[in-house]
This record gives sequence, structure tokens and C-alpha cells, in this order.
Amino acid sequence: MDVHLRDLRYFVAVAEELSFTRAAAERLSISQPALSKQIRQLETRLRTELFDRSDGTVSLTAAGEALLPHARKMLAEWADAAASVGEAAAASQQTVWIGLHTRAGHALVHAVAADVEARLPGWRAEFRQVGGTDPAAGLADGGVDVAIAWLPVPGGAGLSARVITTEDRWVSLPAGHRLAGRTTIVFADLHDEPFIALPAAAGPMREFWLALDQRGSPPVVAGEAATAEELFDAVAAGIGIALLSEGNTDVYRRDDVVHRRVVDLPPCELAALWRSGDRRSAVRVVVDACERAAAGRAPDQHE
Amino acid sequence: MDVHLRDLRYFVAVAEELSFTRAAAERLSISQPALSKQIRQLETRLRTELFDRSDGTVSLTAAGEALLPHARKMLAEWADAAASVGEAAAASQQTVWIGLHTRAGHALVHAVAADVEARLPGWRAEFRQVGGTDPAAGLADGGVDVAIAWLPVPGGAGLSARVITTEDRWVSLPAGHRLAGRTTIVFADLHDEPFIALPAAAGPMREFWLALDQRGSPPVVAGEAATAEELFDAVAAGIGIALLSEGNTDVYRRDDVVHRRVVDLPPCELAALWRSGDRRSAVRVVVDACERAAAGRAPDQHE
DNA sequence: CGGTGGCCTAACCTCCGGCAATGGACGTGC
DNA sequence: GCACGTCCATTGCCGGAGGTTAGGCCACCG
Repeated sequence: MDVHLRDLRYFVAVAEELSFTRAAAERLSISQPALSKQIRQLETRLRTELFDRSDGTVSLTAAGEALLPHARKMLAEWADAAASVGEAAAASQQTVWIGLHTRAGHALVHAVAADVEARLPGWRAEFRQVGGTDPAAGLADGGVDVAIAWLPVPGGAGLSARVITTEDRWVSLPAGHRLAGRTTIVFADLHDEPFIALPAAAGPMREFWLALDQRGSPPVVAGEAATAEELFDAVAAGIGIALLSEGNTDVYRRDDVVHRRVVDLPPCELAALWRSGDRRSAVRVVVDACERAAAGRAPDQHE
Repeated sequence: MDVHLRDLRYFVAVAEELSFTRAAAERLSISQPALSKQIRQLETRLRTELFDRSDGTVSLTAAGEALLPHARKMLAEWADAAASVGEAAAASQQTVWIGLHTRAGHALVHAVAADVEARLPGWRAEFRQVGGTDPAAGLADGGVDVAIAWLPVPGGAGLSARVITTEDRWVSLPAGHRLAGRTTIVFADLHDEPFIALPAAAGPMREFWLALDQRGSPPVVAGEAATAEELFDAVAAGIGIALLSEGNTDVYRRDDVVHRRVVDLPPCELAALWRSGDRRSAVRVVVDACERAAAGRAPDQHE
């Protein structure tokens, strides 16, 4: 009778991809049998077939066509609902949640928190680490009011961004790597190296940190890592190399890994993001605070 | 991240009742701990409290107030979606689903089926038995296009009805009951008898078959039964008595139970119901067919 | 004709959602 | 003041849902 919104998400994914395998792997990060089973179950619940899989290809039935707009609308409605709830909770608790897509230094966190407190007396800023695979860094489902993340952010529809700093991209190498002794490294040196990539679910972020734009041929992906720890463990083990931002070379310093500047890569941009429709003053204050903190200035006490 | 629509239904129930215990028992037919756990889980997912249970009473928090309209909208949207899908499926399969709230005789079923087939060449009428506790007899979630049910039907908002027959109400007694030998029975004779009632979830239907309108004091409810078999087993066992429609006295004839007319009760009405917004010709044809079949006339071949 | 791609089925594992019983906080009546 | 009733939370348990991997069937293609 009722339905799980997840099932509708699955349905929309298949309807848009017109392929179970691709929808499962590339958009939903589940196995294809799991997806097939869920769709079957949805069809059973509705007592009708939603897809025609007869002729080797997948297409929507009339019933599927009827469901699709409703499913999209319900998913959008839930995003709205979660955002509304988050805003109401923030207002009554006087708390702003900030999601960190990368591990920012404690300096930035503290500066932002202090600045918010100074400009919004009685309010607090809370920080939450969000996984790199979360498409909108926790903004979409309302759990986070402002996100600090590297551009590009996948699923960025409906999000606004302000770049708060730009940094050069460096490369992380195992300690004994042939390039570890070089003083200057250009991307051509790395072109054929095996890379540790972000999970496929990260979408454009994965492509950016593989420097796909700078390549003529597909990269060699030797492994995937969802967290920074996994990433540098893989680098240290010699499985592959990876790009990172200059600021993170300090944060993730370790003995078995060396970081070197790549001189000819376009820099990466750290941005503060918020929901475009979110016009609360608290959000604007936080974004401003992020910008000031990233600029290295302390919150200006009496400008 | 995603949410189960059931949880939103639970939330709306508690928000409207402002009581966990009542919402669980009277509206959702689940236990109170299950409801509490689900609401807690929803709150955890949204990372905020939806209800304030601190001062012995239950009230909505600001976040709860923010969620309520969205939740209602999503539930309505899903009802729409299910109806749309059902209509699309019916159109492409040329099938009309008819839900039976009570066990109608095969005569009625066959007459309707034949009539539909005669007037909508290529179409079929399929019948499904729906439980008495289903608020809208399967109409709400689109699984059924036309329902045949006794009035009043709970949750009847958005439904249209046409009365297709009226019948006197009789009473079902165990074989040796003191009233079994009486020729005429008035409701006053039954007033203090223990009754077998429909489950509380049946709402106004339960009240109607307890003849609540004809009483000055609350009825004695000796037990509940969800199916006809349970009901007459309970009557035969002497646990209590129950009202039924005249037509059903034939359908449910058995040795250990006797049926007697109650001469002074208002009759009951059997109706064909459909979704008010559903203007498909197939639905109209079926409703007409129900009316003709109930009137005892065969489908008019060449009127 | 064998390889490949794509969906389905089967077996299994984990965790969620339900129930029953119990506990604790608070208001109420004698 | 104390026993009691009411109502929500907690605990322990069980069945089913949702996920995984492994393997099968079928169409297409070189």
C-alpha cells in the first residue's frame, strides 16, 4: 500500500537510463539484481508492469509513463520537506549545520564558528563530516545548511556556490616513487601512472581529481578509495597515486607518502554552498564567515 | 536519506491525534511501541524532534509543524500516482478491477462481468475480495476501479457512490438462542446482547453493524472478527450475535447459526463506489452494470 | 560458434519493523 | 499521602525486507 521513496528513486533512475545495469552501477551504487528485485516488487505492489524488458531492451510501459512524473514530484517534495524541517529545527535551536566535504583544518572550523557566534549572538555553528560520495554534501536532504566542498559538486542543481579560496593541485606519491625526488612535476609525467580514484558515485568530482580534462586517453584507475585514510594507505602501498589540494598536503602529512606540486594543472576551488532557495540570514552569515576565514583573516572584531 | 511513506502516515496520525496510544490503536492498528519506535527513527533521520512529549502531553514542535503539510501532500500525491498507474494499466490491458467488500453471490458477479463484456467489447471485469478493514475498499490506492460495499464506507472522502440495492438487516444467532424461535424480533430485544463487532479499524462500518444509532447506551462488544468465517464461528460458539444483510443470510447459511429479520432497523444500502475524479467510461459502464445486476435484471441484450 | 552484454533466479546474510511485556513519569481520586 | 490509571519509553525477540555474490538464460555480434 505505502511505498518507500527509495523505490521511486530506483524507478526514476531506470526510467531515465533505460537500463537496469547502468542505473544500478552508475547512479544507485547497488547491484543489478537488487535493483531488479526492487522494481519487481514495486510492480507487484502496483499490480502492473512498469517496464517492458521483452525485446532485449528496456522501455517504459504506459503505466510506467503514468508513474514517472508523480515519482519525480514526490522525490522533489521530500527534498523540500527535509529542507523545511531542517530550517525550522535550525531556527528553534539557533544552530547552523555546516558540512565539510574535505577535512578542513581546525583553524578554518574554529574561525568560522567564532565568526558566526560573534555576528549571530546566541547561535552556534555545528560541523559534520560528510562522505565524498554524498552528491550534494548533505545539502539536498536538509541535514546541512552550508557545505564547504571542492568544486565541482555533483548533483549541483538548485545549489548556489561562492568560491572561498583556490589552491594548486599537488600529487601524492609513495615515499620511494621515481618522481619523489623531482623538484618540478608536470602533469605529463603522471599521465600514464595508475591512479587511486574516488568511487564512481562521486561523479564529476571523481573526474576532476583524475584530471580528466587534461587527458587525451582514459586514465589508469588502479583502485578506489572513499575516505582519505583509504586513499593514502593505497598510495603508501604503491597501488597508485592521487591528486590533492595544496592545503591538504599539510593535513595529511605522513612518513610513507610525499606530496609534490604539479605545476601545470589548473587550480582547484574550495566553495561554500547553500540551497539556492535558502535566503535565511544565518546562511548568509555563515557563507561570509567561510569566505573571511578562508582568506586567513580572523573575524573582524571592530572593523 | 529516503523515507518510507508509511512513516509519514504514522507521523500524520500522531500529529492529528496528538497521542501515540490512540493513533496506534485506533488509526494505524499497530502497537504503541512500534509507533514510538518509528517516529523516533523518523526524528533521527531528520536529526530533530518532531513532537514534544515532555509535559505529559504530546504537541508538535516547530519542525513537526513544518513537516506536516509536506507529509500530507506526499501521501495525497502517492494516492494520485497509484490511481494514475492503475488507470493506465487498466486502459492498456482493457481490464476493470472490481473490489467486493462483502461476499456477493456469484449471480451478481457473473451478471456484472457479462454486462461489461457486452457493452465494452474486448474488455474484462476482474473481481477481488477486499478486507473489511480496508478503508476505501481498495479504491484509494488504485488497485480497484469500482468497489461494491455496504454504506457507510470509511475514509469516503473523494469517493462517489450509487446505491444499487437496499436490504433489511437481520440478526445472526447461535442455533439454541432464546430468540431463535421468535417470529418477529425488534432491536430492543437485542439491545443488551453481546455483539461480535468488526475491528476498530473499520470505523463507521463497525458502528453501523452495531446499530450504534439505535442505542442509548454503548453496546456490549464480546469480540471482534475481521472475516465472515471468524464472525459466524464466534456466533456459533455463543460468544455473541451480529447483524447482517438479508441477502447474506443465504450466502452464509450454516447449521449451527440461524438468521432472523429485525423488523424495526433501518435497512442497509449496498453501493457501487468509484473515485470521484475518475471519469473513464469503463467505470461508468461498470457502475451501471452493478445497478442492473443488483436489480435482478439480466444485461439487456437489445433494449 | 564462442564471447559479450544484460536481465533473471537462487542462496545467504544483515538489519529493520513488528509484537509482547515491563518500566518510569505524571496526574488523580479517595 | 498513597494507590492507581494513563501514557510514552525501553527491552527482548522474531519474521521479513533489502542487500550481496554466484550462476543461468537469451539475444546480439564478430
